[in-house]
Amino acid sequence: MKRNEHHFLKPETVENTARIFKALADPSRIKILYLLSQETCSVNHIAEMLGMTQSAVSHQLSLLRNLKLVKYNRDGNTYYYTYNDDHVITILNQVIEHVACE
Amino acid sequence: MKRNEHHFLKPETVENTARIFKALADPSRIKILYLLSQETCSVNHIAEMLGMTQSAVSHQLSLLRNLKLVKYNRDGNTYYYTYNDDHVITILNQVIEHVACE
DNA sequence: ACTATATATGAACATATGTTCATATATAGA
DNA sequence: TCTATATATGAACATATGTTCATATATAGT
Repeated sequence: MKRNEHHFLKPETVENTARIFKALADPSRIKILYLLSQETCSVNHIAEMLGMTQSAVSHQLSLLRNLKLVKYNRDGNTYYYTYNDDHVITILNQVIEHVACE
Repeated sequence: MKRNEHHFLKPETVENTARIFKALADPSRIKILYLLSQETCSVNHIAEMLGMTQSAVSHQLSLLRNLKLVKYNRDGNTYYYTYNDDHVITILNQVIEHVACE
């Protein structure tokens, strides 16, 4: 095939695609999102469940928040986080199943 | 939910999942895989199409090869690379569509 | 107002990652 | 055997990334 016979992705599309995969490319974030796929959780609850420090969890939630992959509802001092992108959760589960059955 | 009411992923599953997403978390590799999803390509062809050096392409193919996401057939001096994991290609296309329609 | 609690955030640090450059390897052709 | 071609690979480098530590912010209870 020659150059103009290929379909090329727009640079913007490539960057945005990489951004999504980068968000999922870390064990801590995978565990956080998998947990949130089962239940809305406070920051401390996530930290306890996953054996992470509060700070580490908060930094990762900040990243996921910026990508709009999670959102939160505040109740007093407590922030309850929820996933915010069904499609990304679906893709996460697909890959988990993909690697689990091999 | 309490600890034992959650489903937890095995550490191995988390690691393998992260490995797949890491492979897809780079613009160069996204472009390479997207190109290979359309056509079997030699290393030089990939480099020319994507405006990358031969060395950079080769390093990335080496990484994708180790993860068994691509394979190659050799013909003399030329290595023809093909994708080797339909499921991963499907997931790549899903995310591309996901980010394209927003 | 004071204290405790929950979370966010910035700086610093170590590690991982992607590219480049130089070079090695291997095959084909003369 | 000499040369050209195609690819792989190691070292070096700059940048990105994830955690920790210290601290800031904000709310609730007394």
